[in-house]
Amino acid sequence: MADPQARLEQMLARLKACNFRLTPQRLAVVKILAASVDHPGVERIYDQVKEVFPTTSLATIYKTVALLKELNEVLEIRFSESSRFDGNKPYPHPHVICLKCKKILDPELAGIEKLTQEASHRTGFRIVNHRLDFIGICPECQTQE
Amino acid sequence: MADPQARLEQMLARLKACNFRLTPQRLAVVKILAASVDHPGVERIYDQVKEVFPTTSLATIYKTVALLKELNEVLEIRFSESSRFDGNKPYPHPHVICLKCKKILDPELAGIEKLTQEASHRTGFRIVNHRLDFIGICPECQTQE
DNA sequence: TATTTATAAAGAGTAATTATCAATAAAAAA
DNA sequence: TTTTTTATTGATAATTACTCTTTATAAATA
Repeated sequence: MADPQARLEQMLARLKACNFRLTPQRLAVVKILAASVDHPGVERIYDQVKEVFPTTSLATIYKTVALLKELNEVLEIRFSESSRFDGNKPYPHPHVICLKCKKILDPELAGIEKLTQEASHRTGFRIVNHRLDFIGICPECQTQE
Repeated sequence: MADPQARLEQMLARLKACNFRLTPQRLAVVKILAASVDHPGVERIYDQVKEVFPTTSLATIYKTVALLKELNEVLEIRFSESSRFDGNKPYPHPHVICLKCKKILDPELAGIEKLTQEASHRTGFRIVNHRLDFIGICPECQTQE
């Protein structure tokens, strides 16, 4: 995991460099994402922000997250049902996702660069991004079966 | 690519074996999926079926595709915007997706089994599925930039 | 033929997300 | 500091992909 403090400063610096205003609501969202290891969804972020700023609108969360994604400071992991976000490692990396509890982990895996090159070579595509998800059952949920 | 005729027969056999009726609408959908190399979405399938059976409902396409997925005869590739389907290779395999024209290709890549084992080993997950998409620009769209 | 059962069509309903816009507040200018 | 400018917020409406419900229809079976 990247250092949350460093991530926070990096994200704030990026916002400032692009002349986006730092509002209290924005700061709250950025803080949550910089320290996120559990890939929260908008609803989770919303709940946390509302503890500090109760009048915050869900639309503000959506807009802030979209802005940070635009600035390449968060990674969006889209599912058909909803999205989850990673502000701590805002670049493509493999995920392991539990079907039951929806937990998402970031395993350290080698060899994806090689696969990417192979895909590019075989298809002629210029590859700019990738997504690698393993879907299964986590150890905790396995014991509850 | 698997032989479309063989895939068609396999899919029809599976429907019959499970005592599902072979209606004209269903047959039309199955035919399209068995021969699909371009990973069509529901809307595309719908348009093609309507050419033969103009009164067909979109819900029928959704239901037929869901049924075939249930029987493991099609692979659903979910995107947040919509789903695409593969009735020709109905098992997990890597995709290369063009950002511009939304074309989807199936490159032959080795080494995914090894990655899966590594992910399982590192996290303790029981992996039952995976998804590997490379996103980029296809050769045709590269020339139009 | 009568009856049961699976399936189709139509359209209302759902949930996540996006768009709209008046009100507000942060930054810039005076 | 005060004023002005303009980005941002918050409430809500609109959108969109998809699902559910109901009713109608057609096939299988007795």
